[in-house]
Amino acid sequence: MKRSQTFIRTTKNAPADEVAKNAQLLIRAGFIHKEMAGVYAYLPFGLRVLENIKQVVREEMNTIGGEELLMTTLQPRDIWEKTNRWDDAVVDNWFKTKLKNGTELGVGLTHEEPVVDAVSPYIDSYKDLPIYVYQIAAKFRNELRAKSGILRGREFLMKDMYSFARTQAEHDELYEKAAAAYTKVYERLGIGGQTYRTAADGGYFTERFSDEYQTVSELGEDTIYIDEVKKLAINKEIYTSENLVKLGLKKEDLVEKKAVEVGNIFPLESKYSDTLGLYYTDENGKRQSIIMGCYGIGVSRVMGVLAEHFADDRGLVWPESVAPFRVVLINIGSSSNVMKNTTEVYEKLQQSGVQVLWDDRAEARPGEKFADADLMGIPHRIVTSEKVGDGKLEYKARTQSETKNITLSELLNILVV
RNA sequence: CGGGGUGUGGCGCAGUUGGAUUAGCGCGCUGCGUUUGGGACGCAGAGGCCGGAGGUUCAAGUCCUCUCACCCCGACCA
Repeated sequence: MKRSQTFIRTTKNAPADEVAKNAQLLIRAGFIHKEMAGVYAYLPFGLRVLENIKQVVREEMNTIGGEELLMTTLQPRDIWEKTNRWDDAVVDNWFKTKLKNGTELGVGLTHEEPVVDAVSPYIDSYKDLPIYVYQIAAKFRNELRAKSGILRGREFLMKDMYSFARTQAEHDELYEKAAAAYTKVYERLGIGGQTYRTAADGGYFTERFSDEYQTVSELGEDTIYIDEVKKLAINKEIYTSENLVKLGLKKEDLVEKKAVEVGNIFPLESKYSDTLGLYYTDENGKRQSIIMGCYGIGVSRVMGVLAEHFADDRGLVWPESVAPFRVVLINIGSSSNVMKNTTEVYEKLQQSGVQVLWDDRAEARPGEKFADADLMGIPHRIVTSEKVGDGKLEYKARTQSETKNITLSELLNILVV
């Protein structure tokens, strides 16, 4: 698209009430707008990043057989009372509201109960299982304190998947398949190297561990102990010698790091399915419990983590997989030669399916265009000008400082693999 | 929820200690002109009633009371 077509603008100053780097950069670049504490709107370019992250997650969930659906934000009280999660004394970060007639409703903070409710009519027989269902939707949690920009909001975007298996063995298989998919997601998002599968508390109803995906970061709220060789970690919360033995980890191999939880998966056993009356009939006509698993990725949080991690003193440095545009095209000067050359590149890139932002602003000087391109973190930069000359393009990667002159076909070779 | 801090044009700030000309500055914005390879320059403009309410006073952005919001630390949580 052309820069002149968007309403957004970048700023040199970040708002004073934002301390977190992710929020400062994303606001300066015009990607997000703070509506209130812990609640952010996604502006056009920020939304592109968010959608790209969603797409990566979606593709990996689909690959393992996940079926996407969309649950509701408004929640009926009864199903949550059945599992004893309605009472504020049990779950204290509900947002709740009321119908005109006084009926209490919950505002979705997680979706185990409603998912069970939704799939119940379709699961009767062993032939109906196993399944994975997932959604990518907003979650609402009444946190005492929102912080760290989009890393901890009261409204945030989450991918949550739920698996339904016939046996514990089948569940374990689904669980590990999802774990492998998670590893792929973080690799594709560019944070595979610093994201660790981390053993954590499985919850009060299971003896098993849950697994968190923790990305090493100074902003982290968790402390984890990492075994770099095994690419595994253990959360400080359960860091006991007994657990180390269970996990096959040795104290002397571990390094302590702060980390941000970018995802988690955990076994639900048959707590929700049993409680909500969801069973299946096996080959022998006998009623059996369904073993569930639950798999979350904080999509908007991941965006914040990426913004924190991929940044330098000039701004954001998005990985290719999530960048709002792959190429920013900057024309310097507007002589007919330059405009002709630029238009050709722009059209060719679009025809090739490359997402390109043409900074076509006539009033913006070169330095301003460069600064904006850097701030927005677009991976590839192309400059056209009289100086570069006809038929040539100046290329620079966001991660590098040197430029080189290339031809349009050489550019396409770089971008279209 | 405990502790600390902050609210002044779209953004960043000064002014509040010791109340008093028409509330300033930078960025951004509008117009004209000159510029055009790393956030240009000149001239001329527009835009705030100082988070909100109440009070003290001849006089309040500055003092008092209440209130709302935001940030940081902690506890809690994806």
